Amino acid sequence: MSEQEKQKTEDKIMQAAKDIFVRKGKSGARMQEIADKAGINKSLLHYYYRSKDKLFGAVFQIAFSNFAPNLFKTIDESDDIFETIEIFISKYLDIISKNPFIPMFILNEVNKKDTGLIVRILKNSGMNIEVFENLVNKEIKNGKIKNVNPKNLLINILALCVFPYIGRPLIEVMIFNDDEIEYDKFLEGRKKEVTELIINSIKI
Amino acid sequence: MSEQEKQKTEDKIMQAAKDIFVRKGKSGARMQEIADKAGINKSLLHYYYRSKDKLFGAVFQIAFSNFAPNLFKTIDESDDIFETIEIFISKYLDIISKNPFIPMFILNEVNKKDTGLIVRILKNSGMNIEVFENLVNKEIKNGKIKNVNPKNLLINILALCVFPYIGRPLIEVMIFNDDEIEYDKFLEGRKKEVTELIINSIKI
DNA sequence: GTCTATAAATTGATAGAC
DNA sequence: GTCTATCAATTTATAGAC
Repeated sequence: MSEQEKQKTEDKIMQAAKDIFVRKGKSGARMQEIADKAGINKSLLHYYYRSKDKLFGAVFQIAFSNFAPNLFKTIDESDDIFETIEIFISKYLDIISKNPFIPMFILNEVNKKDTGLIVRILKNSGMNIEVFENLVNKEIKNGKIKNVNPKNLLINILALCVFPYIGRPLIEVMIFNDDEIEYDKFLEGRKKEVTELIINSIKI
Repeated sequence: MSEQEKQKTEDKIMQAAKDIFVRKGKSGARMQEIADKAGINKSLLHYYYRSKDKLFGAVFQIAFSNFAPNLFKTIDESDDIFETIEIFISKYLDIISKNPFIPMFILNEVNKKDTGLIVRILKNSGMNIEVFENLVNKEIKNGKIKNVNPKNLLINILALCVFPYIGRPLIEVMIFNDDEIEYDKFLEGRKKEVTELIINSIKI
């Protein structure tokens, strides 16, 4: 069998595994269900990945690396804090809206921390906060923004972006009367809402 | 056996079940582990609650009802929007900091929605958003605050309060260099931070 | 590489003695 | 009410044929 067709099978496995793991979590997922979704035999899963743990690790690795890194790359490109934040929020919300269930998946599994692997993945993510902190501190000294705490600022941004997605089933029922069309509209307006709120909180 | 001692056993079960379910989720939890933690036999679990599903339902019900309702009761007590928001944030953060793992537990299980029971619990929670929306709209008409969207405002508040707790393992590693003492300090300053940010976003 | 068959371990649930 | 013993079903993982 050609290298290309092998790649095909491995891709199908990864896609299926990601779907199932994201929806049901590591402990809720079943190898049989993943095999069915990939259209292959269950034994083949163990041929490619030796165990459920290994397969999960691969899925988590990919899911996380699509989220965390590259996010701060925009920061060196600009040295204007307002522009930086605007781009950051825009890019981050774009990623999330294209993968709305990944944040919940990551947060849930990280909170369980039943795999030593996960902490290792986090630390090797290459995400660098210092660039952001330095920029914020510089702009404070320059008198361009209020004297805000950079960590608080970053966490506020993340919170406002992520929460509407991880809390969707709850918020949709309790605040939007189960109206998902209305909720989609709400999500669309979110980029503007978050940007204005954050900018407004730092400008003098 | 006296009614009081029976209550004792049921309490031990509920406490143990809550601990395990919250840490491992419904699918990750094991009846054996719950029984061990409660210091009783596994069969006794089935005697009190007929199945794992039923036991989980009871735990979720209690966990959720400690969170959602009563939160909006402060709202009628005051008709000043600034005071209302301040009290709301303060009360909400107090509840969360005393039960830091419950939000993640609830959000995770609600996102899985593998029990029809959960949606029913949400709808019967008696949480009433309208009181809050009415107050906000009134204050807008009175010219006391900006023309903000009440739903957005409420979700912003919830996001800023909850996220530092559900994201803790991630944020602590990636932003606080694994320093949990520093993170606890950060959490302590959160009430002031959130209140100021929100108030600042609505005041004219 | 991919499949069938099956082992080996786990786990939710029940029967029945006390 | 509480326990011991055990069932029945599920589920991860492996052995071996093709």
